[in-house]
Amino acid sequence: MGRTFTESARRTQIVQGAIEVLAEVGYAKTSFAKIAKQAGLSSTGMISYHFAGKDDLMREVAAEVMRVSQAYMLPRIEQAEGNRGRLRAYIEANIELLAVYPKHLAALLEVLPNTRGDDPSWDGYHDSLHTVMDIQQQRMEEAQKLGEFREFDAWVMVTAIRGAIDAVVMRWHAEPHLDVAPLARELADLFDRATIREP
Amino acid sequence: MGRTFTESARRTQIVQGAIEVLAEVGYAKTSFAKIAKQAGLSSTGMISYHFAGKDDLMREVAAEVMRVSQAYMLPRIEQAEGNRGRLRAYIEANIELLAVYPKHLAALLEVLPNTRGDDPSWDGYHDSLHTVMDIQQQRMEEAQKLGEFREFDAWVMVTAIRGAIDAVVMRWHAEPHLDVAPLARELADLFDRATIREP
Amino acid sequence: MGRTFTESARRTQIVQGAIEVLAEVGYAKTSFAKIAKQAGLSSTGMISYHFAGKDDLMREVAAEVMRVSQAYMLPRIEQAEGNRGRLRAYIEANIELLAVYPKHLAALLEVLPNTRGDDPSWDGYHDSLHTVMDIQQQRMEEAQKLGEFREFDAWVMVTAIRGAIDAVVMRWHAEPHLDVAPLARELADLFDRATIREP
Amino acid sequence: MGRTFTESARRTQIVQGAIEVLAEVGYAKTSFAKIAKQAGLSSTGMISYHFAGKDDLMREVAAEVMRVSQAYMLPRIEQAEGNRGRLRAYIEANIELLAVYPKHLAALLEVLPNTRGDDPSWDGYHDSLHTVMDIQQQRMEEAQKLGEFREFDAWVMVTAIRGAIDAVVMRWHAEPHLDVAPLARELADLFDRATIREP
DNA sequence: GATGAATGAGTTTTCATTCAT
DNA sequence: GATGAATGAAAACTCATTCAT
Repeated sequence: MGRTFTESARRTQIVQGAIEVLAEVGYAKTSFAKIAKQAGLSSTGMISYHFAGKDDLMREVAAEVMRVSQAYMLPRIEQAEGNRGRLRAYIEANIELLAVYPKHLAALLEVLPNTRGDDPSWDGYHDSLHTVMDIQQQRMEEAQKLGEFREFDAWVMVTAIRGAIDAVVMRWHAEPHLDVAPLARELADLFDRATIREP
Repeated sequence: MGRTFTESARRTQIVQGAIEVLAEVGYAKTSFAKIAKQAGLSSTGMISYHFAGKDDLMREVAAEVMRVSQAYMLPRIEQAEGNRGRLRAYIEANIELLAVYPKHLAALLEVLPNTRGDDPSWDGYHDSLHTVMDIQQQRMEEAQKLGEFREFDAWVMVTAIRGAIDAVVMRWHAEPHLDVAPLARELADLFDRATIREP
Repeated sequence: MGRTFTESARRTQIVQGAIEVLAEVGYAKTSFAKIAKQAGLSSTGMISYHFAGKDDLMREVAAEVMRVSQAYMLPRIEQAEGNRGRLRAYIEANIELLAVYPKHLAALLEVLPNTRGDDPSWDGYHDSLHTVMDIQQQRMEEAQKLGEFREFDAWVMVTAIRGAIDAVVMRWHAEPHLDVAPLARELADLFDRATIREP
Repeated sequence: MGRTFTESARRTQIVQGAIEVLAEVGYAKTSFAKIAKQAGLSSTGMISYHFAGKDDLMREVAAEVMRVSQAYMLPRIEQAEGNRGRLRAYIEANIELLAVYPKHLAALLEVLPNTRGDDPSWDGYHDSLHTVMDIQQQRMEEAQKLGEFREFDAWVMVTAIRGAIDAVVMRWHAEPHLDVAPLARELADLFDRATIREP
């Protein structure tokens, strides 16, 4: 069945509070109490009422960030031309996201590393992330066969791109005065040079 | 019975236990209870007896990992020739470290992001990390002036290298069957292509 | 089952328990565990739930005792005539309070000396006590100028009266069979003789 | 058997440390750890080695303070003439003690109220205090019969004197700039007026 | 559906005391 | 005798979750 409007509004409110707390104090110090305070709720019981548990809330946070990210990134990627262009668009859009939703990526970077594989309820997420990276790897390998990219280990490349983006995200949080657009361009240039087929 | 450890031996034992727990369950779920169990201690009080607090222990963990890392990496870097060679040595040594101390880097990657700037006792560490990255950035900029490296934003490059290494570390932990040496070579190749001066 | 108390009723219940424990075992041996047991609560966590911390509870205890004391004493003091009469009323009312609330003053005498000046949250209380004694001192000095009291150091007199009352309170606790009314009258007589203007 | 010199020196050192800590932080926050630090010892175990327990140490503290107090007070009291003179000497000597041993009385005032009657090992002390006060009360009653003192309840008078002295001690600790000698004289005057036989 | 008081297991930390060396 | 590492109980407090209303 669908959720009532007020219920879904409450859930959204809580998820937003969670994102802000995660970005501010980190996963380890994020508690229902702090989230409730941030979201203006009078008790932590409300969070338990609306979510099946802490994991459920964290999954919702991850889903929200991914939803927002994809809404921003997908059109920009699809608009680009060629594998080379799409790689550049992917990197640039990811970094530019920082300026639009400063806390979302930071929150995601707190949540994901702290959800270990033992909890099967996260399998879907980790799978989908795996899948995302696997797909990127596959596309890269196809682009290599087509001669659009040079020879390299696609697993390493995909991992490096992901890590480089995340590092820029985290470091930008400590130095938010930096202008995002040039960082995005530089990072895209970097991996363009690393992937481009030899002349 | 019970062997009587010297003060420093006991501290080492606890730090090792902490590294293993951190690598296994992540910072958020790391507790004195789990560390005590891992280290074979009968009570959490003992950890408090040997360390001034959780932060003190975490700082010792960071120090230990850095000590071990530098002991491994520095000779390999200094043995290399030229800025290009040193960059490759830095990356390769960092990744190879995985095979030698599989849990050390993972533990460090759990500890560092969860120590926010508000605690002044960590300033030294964050400063030293900052300093390390600042120095790398400066060296890169010098190498650019000497014409050994091409033009690029050194801040972005240093950040990307660090993030890429960390991402490989974390992902290798989920797929430990992968052979480390080729990953190291590939990652070094990647950033070599991204930094090398244009022909 | 278990009756659901309202927030303030629960707080009152805990404060009463704290007063009884303080009077019985003294500040140093007063713990949340003992208070919870005395108040019929199942866990110490409940106390933490209703009070921000041990200090908060102790402050509430002090406030409760002062509230009760003033409700008893003020009308009796104001009803008295002249400075001489008011001093007598102050001393007698203070001692008589023992019979009405046997544990309240004892609890206060445990709490106050164990709250050192370093904690700023207590400043209000210590200030107000200071203020009370300063005001008493000022009134005495005015009464001296008016010729109602003889010459003496008002600081010493106020301190002595306070200390004498407290000593009677504590000693009465060890010998509760003593009749309070005569003690009150005697103590008032004592300080009446010590303050009365020379004939 | 007798104690060796070094052993008794150690005990003295610990007792002195305990007196200082008690005067500084109060009974509730006094711990073996703080005493060991204050006394320059490397472990709390040493204190347990030299004393049968916390109570034993506290009893030793009380004994030390009483020893010192009597050594100061007794000659001054015996040197005085008549019951009236002895009362004055008792009060003045007690207050003057503040200037000579500023922390001793404060430490005693921390220890005594926190040793409840339940522990039989303190009976001797409480008895001796009782005895002291009982004796004072008896002497006063005798002086009343002799016509040297007026009519009053000696129990109340003895209690009031004790409490007044203690209050001056505590309040002087918060305002140590006050000159002790005038305080002593004023307090003695006060109780002289309260006890003197009517003209 | 919604609330917030209650719960009890969990956290880190401090305590006085013991015991092998 | 003397030491200091080890102990384990107890401390205050936080946590996610439950449940009566």
